[in-house]
Amino acid sequence: MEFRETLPIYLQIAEYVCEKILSKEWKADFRIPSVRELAISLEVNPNTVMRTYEFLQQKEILFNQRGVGLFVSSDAYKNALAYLKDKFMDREMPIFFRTMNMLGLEIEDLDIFYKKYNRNSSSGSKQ
Amino acid sequence: MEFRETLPIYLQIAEYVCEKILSKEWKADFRIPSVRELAISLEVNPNTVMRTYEFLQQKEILFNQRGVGLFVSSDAYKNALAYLKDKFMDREMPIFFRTMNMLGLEIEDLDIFYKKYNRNSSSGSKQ
Amino acid sequence: MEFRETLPIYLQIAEYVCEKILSKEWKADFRIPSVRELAISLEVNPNTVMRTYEFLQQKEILFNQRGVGLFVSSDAYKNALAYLKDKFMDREMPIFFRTMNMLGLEIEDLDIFYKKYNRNSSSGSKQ
Amino acid sequence: MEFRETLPIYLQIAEYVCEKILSKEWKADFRIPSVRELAISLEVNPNTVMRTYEFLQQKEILFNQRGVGLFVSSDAYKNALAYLKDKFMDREMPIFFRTMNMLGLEIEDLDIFYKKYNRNSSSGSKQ
DNA sequence: GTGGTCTAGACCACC
DNA sequence: GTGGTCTAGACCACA
Repeated sequence: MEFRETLPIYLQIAEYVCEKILSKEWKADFRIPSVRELAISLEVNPNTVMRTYEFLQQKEILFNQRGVGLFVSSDAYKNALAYLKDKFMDREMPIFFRTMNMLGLEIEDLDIFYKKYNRNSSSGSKQ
Repeated sequence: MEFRETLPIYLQIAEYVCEKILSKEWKADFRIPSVRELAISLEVNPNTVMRTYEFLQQKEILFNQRGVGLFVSSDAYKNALAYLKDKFMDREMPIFFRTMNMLGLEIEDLDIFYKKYNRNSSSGSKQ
Repeated sequence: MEFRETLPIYLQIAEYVCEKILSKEWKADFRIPSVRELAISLEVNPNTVMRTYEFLQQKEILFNQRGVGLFVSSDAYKNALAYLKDKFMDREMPIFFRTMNMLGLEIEDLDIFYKKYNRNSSSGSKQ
Repeated sequence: MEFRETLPIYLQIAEYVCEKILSKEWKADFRIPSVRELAISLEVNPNTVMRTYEFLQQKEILFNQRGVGLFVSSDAYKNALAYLKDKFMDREMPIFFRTMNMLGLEIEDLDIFYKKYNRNSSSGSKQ
């Protein structure tokens, strides 16, 4: 997996997990890959994955069954959605709109960009 | 001035300066506030303003007349626009659309937020 | 059986066994349930029960008659009491009193909690 | 500083910080020791202190002023109290009372232990 | 096997 | 100087 420079890797992995959950690929009580497995497959340090998993437990998106592994919590969908939504509303949207204003762009101007974006990242969900 | 947590302060100050330039409040050859003046008025560390001014010189938005002060360059408008546009296209838009996809939002859904945003931050200075 | 998160499961099962012994429900030379039986009834991994039984043998609360099963030792009552007492004096009490100090609580303040606690867990087996 | 074996070091350091706050030694807006300073004085790895500070920020007991340092938040007292209280009620009290019951102890029996404890740890707060 | 804690040390952006 | 991220690797208790 490739990572953007703008966001810590462990949070990008958190988004990756949330994507799996929102796409229903990983449902409630699904046992997610172990720290070591995911670390190897994403080519990062196990500590980094650990940090992601810790973060998501705290958000009640994952839960731990001691000695067994980590599982998708029953409220995972709801909580993952809330997490991404908060992030979007509080952090991304204001910056985005602010720049749009300064550039003199209107909502209508986004259409063309949006379509272009979706073309370029059609692989998006799967890795 | 209050700062968002998501962006380095010196870049937020850079945006503040760009805004002045794009709004034609500060035109070519305008002598901008000294590091100290701006630092005091924005309540930040002078080093931080210094960094902003260095950054904008490097982008050829400001230029330094030694011993006199910093001035708005003749290409400032063009360069400020280019800077914001690059930032928008390369960084903000991809992240923004990516999250929109995950949340299942469409462009149309943004309308209401956009309007609300413009209401809340109509002046742009204090918040 | 449900387990608290703060204590290893195998130790919670050890407490469960000690309770049986201290309440005289299981007396000296009583043949206790097999690893498999108890594992099924408590819905845990047999390895976990195994570990409990090893632990209690080491404390001379249980003893093993090879090929037959595990039995309550003749000193079980005394040893179970000693085990719980040590645990209480060395580990639980210092932590407990330390927190009480930080919270500014006095012994008298515990009364109400103690009564409430006893109401909620009067039976002790299922919760 | 010496650490108990029963609790991760980073949480023991969190308690240490909470103690400072509850004892009013560190008040709101007090700048706490830097990660490196505290790591040296407690003889632990900076990462461990980092983890404590992260934990306490998330509990809104500390807040970060970028590039400057970490400070005691205005709600620190309230939040530190809540943190310790929750821990006490949910985790320590049930275990404590359960053992007391098994040992046949009553609240009244604690008095003598409590007095003895306070004698032995009179140095308690200061380190 | 699992998650979790800790150390050591590098590197970074930011103020 | 500050906090923060990441890697590498050791070690642990638990199931």
